[in-house]
Amino acid sequence: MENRLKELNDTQQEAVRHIDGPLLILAGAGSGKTKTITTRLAYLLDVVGVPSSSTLTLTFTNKAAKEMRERALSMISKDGHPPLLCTFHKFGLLFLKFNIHLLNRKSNFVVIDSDDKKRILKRINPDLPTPLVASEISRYKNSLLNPDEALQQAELREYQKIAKVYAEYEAYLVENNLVDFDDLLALTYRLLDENDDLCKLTSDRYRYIMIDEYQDTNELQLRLIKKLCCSHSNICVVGDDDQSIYGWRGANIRNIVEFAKDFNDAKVIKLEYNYRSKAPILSVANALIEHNRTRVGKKLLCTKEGGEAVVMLSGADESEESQKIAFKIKELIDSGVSPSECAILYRINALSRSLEEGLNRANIPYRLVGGLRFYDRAEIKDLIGYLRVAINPHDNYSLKRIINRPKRGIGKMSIEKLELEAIRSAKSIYEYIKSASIGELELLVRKKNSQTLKKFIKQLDELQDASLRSLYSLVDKLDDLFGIRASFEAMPDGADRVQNIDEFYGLFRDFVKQRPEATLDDFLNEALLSSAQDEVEGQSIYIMSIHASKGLEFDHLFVIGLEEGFLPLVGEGSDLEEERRLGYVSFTRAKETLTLSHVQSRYYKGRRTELMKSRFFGEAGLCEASLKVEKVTAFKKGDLVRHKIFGAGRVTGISRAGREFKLNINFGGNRREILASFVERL
DNA sequence: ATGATAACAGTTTTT
DNA sequence: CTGTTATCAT
Repeated sequence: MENRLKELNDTQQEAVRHIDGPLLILAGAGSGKTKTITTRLAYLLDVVGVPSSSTLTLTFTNKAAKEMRERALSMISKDGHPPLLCTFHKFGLLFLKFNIHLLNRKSNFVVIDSDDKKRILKRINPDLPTPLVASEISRYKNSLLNPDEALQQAELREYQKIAKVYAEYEAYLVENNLVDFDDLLALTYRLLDENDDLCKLTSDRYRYIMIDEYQDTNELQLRLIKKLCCSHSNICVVGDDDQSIYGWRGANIRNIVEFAKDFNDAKVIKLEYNYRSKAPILSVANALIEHNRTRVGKKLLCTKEGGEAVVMLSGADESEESQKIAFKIKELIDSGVSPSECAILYRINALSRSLEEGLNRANIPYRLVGGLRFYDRAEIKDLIGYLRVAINPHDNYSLKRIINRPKRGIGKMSIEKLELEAIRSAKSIYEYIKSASIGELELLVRKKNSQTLKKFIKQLDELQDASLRSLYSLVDKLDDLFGIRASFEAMPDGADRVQNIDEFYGLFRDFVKQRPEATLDDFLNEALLSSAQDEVEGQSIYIMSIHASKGLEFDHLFVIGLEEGFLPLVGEGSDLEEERRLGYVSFTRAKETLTLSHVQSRYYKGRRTELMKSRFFGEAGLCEASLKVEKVTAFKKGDLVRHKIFGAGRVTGISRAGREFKLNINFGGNRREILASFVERL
């Protein structure tokens, strides 16, 4: 352990040795953050002698939790109970399993995902836009507003409607013993807030708390953390204000910037030595982020002198851009660079298409990171639905999902009727079908369907039996009984789905083998809360969004689409400082070389749009800070342009506004001054 | 009950 | 230009 400490620099060691009282570790990109906090955890356990059961370390992703666990455990000598190191949501889940009875709810609740949530919301009110309703409800829960409070707060009629849907949604969840992702934290907070004894007990239990990626926490998480350390103040948080890129989903950069205000006598340690990138990359990243005002303020200090200058690549359009990049990557690979050390990043996923075409043309294998996650795929959710029903046949929600999958001819109408009838007789749907006679069923659904339903229930019973006997062969039984795999095999484009199903079966068997003591419920909860990010090494380069790249590093990095409107991305709710942080996060992924590209025009949403080079080039010191004449050429007097709100108009004048351009536009007699980035040329 | 066409929207994403 | 969902015939 002492040897491990010596591997750290002075500030990192200082962070490890700070034991009691609030500590903020501001860890710049590539500054050895994970190494520092995993060493700190190991130090707490091994040197200070804190019992592992007294520590709690929270992360945002399973991947981070896994990595930290492995690294911390490799450092400590003694074996015993491993420390609790998990995601916020997993912690919430565990906590609720033990304590939700205090809210008069049963501990066998089912966690629903955001798709389930939307389906429920649409059923409650199909006329409102479900994505908006879903995100508003999420906002309410994360601001700890109950439906009544949300209603009071709502001024617009539309929002009053949403608050009412919220109330019905909550009632539905309680009625069906469901819990959504936000509840895992919100209900945990509520329990701690309403039960002082429980709060004290919990805080006493976890005397040393660490939080990873603190810049991504939201209001609710902050309040939860405060509850968790109500009986002590041994709270160590790690993060980087300059890498806060989740503001749009509620993360509040204020939490990290004002940490010292929230926790008295907080110590702040800045890790500023960067061990990742060559000097030119750091100076570009530093120069860019200095333009932000809301930040604690720190600089990345160089430990790797030398290195090639950051390259700016220009192209006429997206196909030239991808062609040029493909060419450069080919050169790198030919010179012996491993493809997996190359990555291309973009601000929005829509830009991946042209890139993929270019890479395919150049025969460069690539791996697209992100996209639809494994457990979000329809076929996998079907399987999960079956397993849930095997655990609890009264789970109406899951039963409804699988009752017609694969297709058995049970349609929406039949399901609705069955549910209604079940409610009328105070039974679950399963119970109702089981107890009803064929004659009764035939009154509701067609003759053929009543037979189908009876058979279906019988099969479910068999499945449940099998689940009680042996978990290992459960998936075989599942497939034998319901022919799920075969149903996808019969579909013309079902090959991928069959592959996914096989993978799921494999994962399930592995899980049972590795954890023979675990229950089916354990498996399902783990599946739902995991993102199944397969870490692959190999002969492919990586392409992904900037968000998806956080925490990763590559020898040779390309960032495309550095144009006004794409990076920075403008639109309602956009925040230039967050865009700048996105630039910063993307640049700091690079170890050896960094190439930034922009194009003069790009196809997007079926339109070709003229684009100006991103202001970030100037801010990063990569070209003249003042805008040159060539940049104006995107617009000239007399151009026809379109604005999102005002529609089509004609440019009558051009003027400067700081680093931006202002256009005088005549929208059919209505003259306005508008920033050039808010219009597009027709 | 299910398949075909029309209308529509269209950052970033984890749990 | 895409992919997704609502609606309409069959």
